Amino acid sequence: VSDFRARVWMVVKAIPKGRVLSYGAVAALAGKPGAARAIGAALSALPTDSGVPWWRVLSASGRITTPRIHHIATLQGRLLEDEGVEVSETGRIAMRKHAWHPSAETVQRLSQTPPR
DNA sequence: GATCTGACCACCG
DNA sequence: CCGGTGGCCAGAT
Repeated sequence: VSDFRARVWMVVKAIPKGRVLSYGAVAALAGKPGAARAIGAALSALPTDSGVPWWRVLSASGRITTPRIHHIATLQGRLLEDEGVEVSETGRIAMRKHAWHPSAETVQRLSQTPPR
């Protein structure tokens, strides 16, 4: 697996239960600000039972943008509600209220820990 | 190396 | 609150 994807998964794994992050935010924490689009691809390439909480990653507008045709969007909404994140019927989440704001120490640790 | 593809994003009308 | 646009990026062809 590429270092990039390994870092992305590491960052997503660090998101606490009940909190969410935008694709762009994950990209920034992974050391690749601007690579938001590549985050989605990295998560879609995730094997089943990877242990990576991919459902805690949403669009910057607080919308669930996972493919509805494959029922992924529905699953994501359910998983989020299961851990206390409010999701409207149209799949909207209040980022202001549920976004994760990692401490400076955590940000530093994520940037220094080599990908695995 | 050139092209094409998205689970993106900020901006504009 | 849409809907379109141009820009950006890692991967797969």
